[in-house]
Parts: sequence; structure tokens; C-alpha cells
Amino acid sequence: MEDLDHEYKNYWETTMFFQNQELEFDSWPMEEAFSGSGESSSPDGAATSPASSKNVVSERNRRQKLNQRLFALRSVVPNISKLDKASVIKDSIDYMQELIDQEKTLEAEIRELESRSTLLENPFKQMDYSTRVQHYPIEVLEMKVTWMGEKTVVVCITCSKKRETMVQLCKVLESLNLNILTTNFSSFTSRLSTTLFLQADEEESSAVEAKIQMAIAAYNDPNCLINF
Amino acid sequence: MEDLDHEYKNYWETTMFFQNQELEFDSWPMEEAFSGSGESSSPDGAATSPASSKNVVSERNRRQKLNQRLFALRSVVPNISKLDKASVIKDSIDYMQELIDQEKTLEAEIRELESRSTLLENPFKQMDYSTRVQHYPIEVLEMKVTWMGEKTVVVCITCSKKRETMVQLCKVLESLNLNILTTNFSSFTSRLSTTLFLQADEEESSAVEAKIQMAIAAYNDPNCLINF
DNA sequence: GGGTACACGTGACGC
DNA sequence: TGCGTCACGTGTACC
Repeated sequence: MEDLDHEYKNYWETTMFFQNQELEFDSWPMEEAFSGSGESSSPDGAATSPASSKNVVSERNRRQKLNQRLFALRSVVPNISKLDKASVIKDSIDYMQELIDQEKTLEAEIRELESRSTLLENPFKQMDYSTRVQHYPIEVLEMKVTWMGEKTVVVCITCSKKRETMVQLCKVLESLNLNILTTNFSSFTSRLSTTLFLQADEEESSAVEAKIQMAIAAYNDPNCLINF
Repeated sequence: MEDLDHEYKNYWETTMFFQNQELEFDSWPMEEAFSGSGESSSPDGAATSPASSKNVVSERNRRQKLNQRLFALRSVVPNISKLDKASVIKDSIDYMQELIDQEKTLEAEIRELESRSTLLENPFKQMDYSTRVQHYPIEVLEMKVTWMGEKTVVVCITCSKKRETMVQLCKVLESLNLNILTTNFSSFTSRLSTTLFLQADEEESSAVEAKIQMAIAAYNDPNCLINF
């Protein structure tokens, strides 16, 4: 009797076999072993009523299932402070709330990243106004796109050189994800010219030109919410 | 008696007040109301032993706390199929596993978006995120500063071309406020080289070289607080 | 009525 | 020592 009770103690605390929460009805050797002794040591001495006997075993099953679930819960949650039943549930709640919060954070981050990378597909994406920085516009003086054959397109852009013009032009061009083979920037006193060698077909040339012009226009637009 | 049991039924199923899992010891009016009748209807008829009486109320508290936690768990988990205790725990486990999986998915997605995004990030805009975006360091392969006479110094820098290397190099060079006459950037497959024509005296050459090296080093230093 | 789920009181164990 | 926790059997309500 003592030994059995002791085993029961350990049953919840350590020696729990049934970690698989999918099983509904398992064999549970320790409970089975105890069942007989429990019946025989029934306090009323007389024949145990067969009606309640069913209830007893059913109740045992229920308790065992619940403990099983509780143990499974414990195995999912990291950092369980106390092995107490109530504490296990409490820690699970805290952990779950933590997960939910983190999920929201991650989703927000993904939305932020997506709005940043889907620059040209969705030109008008919402952005935080307070984070907008104003810059000098890029003034294009001349732009020429020519197909060189062999999947090579050359783009020549000349713009007036102001403050940070080269950095800004770099940003815009990098945002387009063009297949750039070679780049060359040259700056003189008042002008900045760049020559891009792109890998593209002849029919893509006009599309490339349009993309660049659109991107520069978007970059210059003070109301444009895209962050470059 | 029947009514009381009925109330208990409803107690677990619907009328649960204590959703706050922080409270350890609450007043629990329904249990209190029942306590008296429970004592009087004790089956053994004789005076209930005062020793076990303490245990009874303690046990009641324990049960109530556990149900309280269980109810709180139920309120956190959406889509509980059955209000059964075991089912609540099972659904909680499933939901938690779902959250964990989704967390991994979202994190993977974020990592992919971050690595795929070739857009330039303004370091100021990312301050609200706990995850700081670190830029790729500028890896200088060769640097040469020569005096050409006539107050002209030529600086040649060659670095390995990584993501955004040119923009970053522009930022660093612009931050130095050099008296630049002409610049030329050329990028090939794996290298990016720039040639700067500066207006400077011969004796300034070494200072210019030191300034550029210092600026690049500062830019690469993740602990450097200078914003370029 | 059999089956299920629950709250209850009780004895035991450990800190 | 008491106090907290547990498994157990039981009575009962709901379907």
C-alpha cells in the first residue's frame, strides 16, 4: 500500500510513460496493478457494489487521461517552474501568450519588410510618415537605353550633380534589382553620368527604361511613401 | 442538494468568474455558500473531525485554483472543440504546437526577406525593431594615394563588391567632405574600384589617406555610433 | 439506462 | 509540526 502510493507519487512527478497525446485508450500497467489491491482493500468490507465498480474504473481512466494530457502539455512548454498541476497550466498560459505576442511582432516585421521589397509591384504602400526623410531630387538631364546585342543593354544616364546625387542614384538603381553586369559612375564639376551594362533582351530595353524613369520619378515625388 | 450540484455544473461550464490567473487566493462566494451545506450533509453523521476540516477547505481551494487556471487556459485558446477538461488541454497543446510551427515559419520568412531584399535601408528607420540590421563591411583590397602635382591628389580604392558596397562607399566618402574634383566608380563582377581626383597639396596626401581609412574602419565597426 | 464528466471528501505523502 | 498536493472512490447530473 505504501509502496503503491509512493509509486503513484512518482507517477505524476517523474515516471509518466504516456507522452503521446493521440492515444485515447492505452494500457496502463501501474494503474492495472493497483486496481486489484484497491478493490480488495475496499473499506466497507462487504461486496463492492458492481454498479459503482464500473464507475470506479471509468473514473480512473478519466483521471489517467487528464494526467496524460497534462504531462503532454508539460513536455511542450519549456521552462516549467514548478511541476505542480496548477503551475504547469499557468506556465503554459504564459508561454502561449508569449507566443501570440511574438507572432504579432513577427507578422508586423514581415509586413514592414514586404512593403520595403515590393517596391515596384506596389508603388503605393503605406509607410510611417514620421520616418520620411526629405532629399534633393534627382534631375535627369539625359538618358539613353540601347541594345548592344548578345543580351546586353547599355543605359547611360546624365544628371546634374547636387548634394548626394550619386548615393541617391545608387539607391534607386539598386532598388530595381536589375541584372547589372558592370557599372561606371563619373562625376565632373556639375554633372554626374553613369553607364550601366545590363543583361537583358532587346525587347526588355524599353521596359528597363520605363522602370528606371518610374523609379526616379517616385524617388523625387515628395508624396511618395516608398522608402529607398 | 440538486440545485447546488447543478450550480457546480454550471460553475465549470459557464459561470466562472476568476479569469485572472495572477490571483492566488480569491474570495469564492459560490464555494463558500456551499461549504456550510456540505459540512451538514456529511455522510458520517457524527461531528466532522476538525483535523480533516482543514484539509477539506484546503482541497477545495486547490481544486478551485486548478479550475480557475483551466478556465484561463480555455480563454486563451481559440476554437475549443469540447469544453471537456481533457479536451481543453488537448486543444491547447495543438494550438501551442501550431503557434510554435508558425513562429518558425515566420522567422524563416523574415530571414529570406532580409537576405533577398536589395533595397537600401536607412539605419534610422529600423530603430524601432529589436533586430538591428547590420550592413556588410567594406572590404578594401587595395588603396593607393598619389600626388599628381598642381594641387591634385588621386586616390584609387579597390574593394570586393558585396551588397550595397557602392552606396556605402559613397556615404563614407561624402562624409569626409573632401574637395572632390572628379570621381569614377567602376564595378566588375566581384570588384568595385573608384578613382577620386581631389584638390589637395602634397603634404595633405597622407592625411587624406588616413582619413579615408579611418572612416571606413569606423563604418565597419558595429559598435561605432556614427551614422553615415 | 449505460456512458461520461464533474465536484466532493478523504487518507497519504513530502517538505 | 502543519501545509500543500495528490490519487482515489463516490454520488450525481447530463445526454
